[in-house]
Amino acid sequence: MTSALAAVARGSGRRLRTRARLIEAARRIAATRGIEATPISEITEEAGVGVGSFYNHFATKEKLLEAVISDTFEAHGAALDRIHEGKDDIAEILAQNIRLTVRMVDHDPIWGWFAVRTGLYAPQLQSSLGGRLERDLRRGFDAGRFASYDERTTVAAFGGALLGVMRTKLEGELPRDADRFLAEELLRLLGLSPEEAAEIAGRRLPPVTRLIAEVAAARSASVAAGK
Amino acid sequence: MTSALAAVARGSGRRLRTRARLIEAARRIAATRGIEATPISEITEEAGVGVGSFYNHFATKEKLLEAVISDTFEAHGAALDRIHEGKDDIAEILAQNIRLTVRMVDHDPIWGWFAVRTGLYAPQLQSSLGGRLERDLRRGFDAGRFASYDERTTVAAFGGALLGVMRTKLEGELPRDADRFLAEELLRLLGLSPEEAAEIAGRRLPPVTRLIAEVAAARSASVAAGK
DNA sequence: ATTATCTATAGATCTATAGATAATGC
DNA sequence: ATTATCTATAGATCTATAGATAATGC
Repeated sequence: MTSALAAVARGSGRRLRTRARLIEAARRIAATRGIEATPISEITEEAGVGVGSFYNHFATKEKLLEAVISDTFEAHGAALDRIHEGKDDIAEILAQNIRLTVRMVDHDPIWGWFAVRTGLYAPQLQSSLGGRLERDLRRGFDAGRFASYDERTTVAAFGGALLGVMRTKLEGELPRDADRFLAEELLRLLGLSPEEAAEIAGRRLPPVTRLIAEVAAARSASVAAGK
Repeated sequence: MTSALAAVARGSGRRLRTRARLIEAARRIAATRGIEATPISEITEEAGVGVGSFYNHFATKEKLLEAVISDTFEAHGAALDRIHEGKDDIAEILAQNIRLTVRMVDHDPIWGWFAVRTGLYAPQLQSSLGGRLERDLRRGFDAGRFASYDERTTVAAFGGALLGVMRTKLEGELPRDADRFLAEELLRLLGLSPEEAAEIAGRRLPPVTRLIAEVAAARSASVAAGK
């Protein structure tokens, strides 16, 4: 027991790699066909491992899906936090998080479809991304930056709007700068004047490649932490 | 062929009732467990019909799901239209549609969960509810009521925000008047001043029972039309 | 007479495991 | 020596249909 955990913590190659492959394969499948109706054998085939290996890591398909969800959204949230370390204009931080997340969809459609398909009913979203959003909104409100609002309604509306735009973007039906429009609209929603909303939403954005790099870093950090 | 259609148009009892039962059962299951991983035999059991009957109506589970989706959203959209016949303040119409749809969730959680689970990736949503929303937004814009915006981005954001709030409401984590908050926020998003947004979102709302009645009417109308 | 439903089931999957084989770390 | 993976498969489901029974409409 202790030794097994120690082995994982040390980062023992093979076991973790198989697990990571299963998670990756599951994400691809969940993003496209949907995971519920897909047999375990297809997941393991997509992952390039034997069927039996599945059960060395997950008791059921549902457990695997849970793992994919945490893996995906925890890393994303942590990466966004890192990008804004040190900054303090909360309206700008919020706008850029929205924009980067929408743009991520173009760089990694698999990630995007996965987020869209699981986003609305994954309870894990509440704790990871939802929790961060709530924190940011409160910061802006406390700073007198945002109009008075009902906190939980606003979090829900923001999250949903983001997913809705991501989805439509994935279908190629939105302009290149949909991310900027959305950020502008959501800042107006929070009570900023049209002029200020447009200015903040139009500010220079860190490159999405930066986000991708931070996501990768966050993910390997969480693996090293024994998760 | 012609005679079969005629029989349907005449509203021949049994066949239509079985079909309606299958759709109802599928909606309940899709709302709770999810339909993909549920065997057909469980759907027919929930519907109280024999397994073989399923294939008299639908070739696959996916076809059934499609039918449930159109049935649900077409009727809802038509009902909202009827409720506002004759009115012409587009901002008020929009606000009330949002509010009624959010409130519907309390009166019919099965309907709500179904909408939340299928809403984001059902292409049928685009054509029925999405199309109506687009029409209303354009009306408001043409009337000079709304700020300039990117049409498709706004439709996507609105739809998503609505679903996000419905979902959180279903989990019992939102205040009773979340519908009003959301309508107010979305009117601000469209460029209305905070004062005007609050006033319009606070106007007296037709009772949800009216919506429910109109949905029932729309549904039987579409059955009579041979759909 | 015609059309729909029901029960029972053949054949096709799918899940989960046992036992053999390969890789890892001391 | 220990731990993980792989292949093969038993047993449990699930789908889709055939054939018998019941309901409907002329």
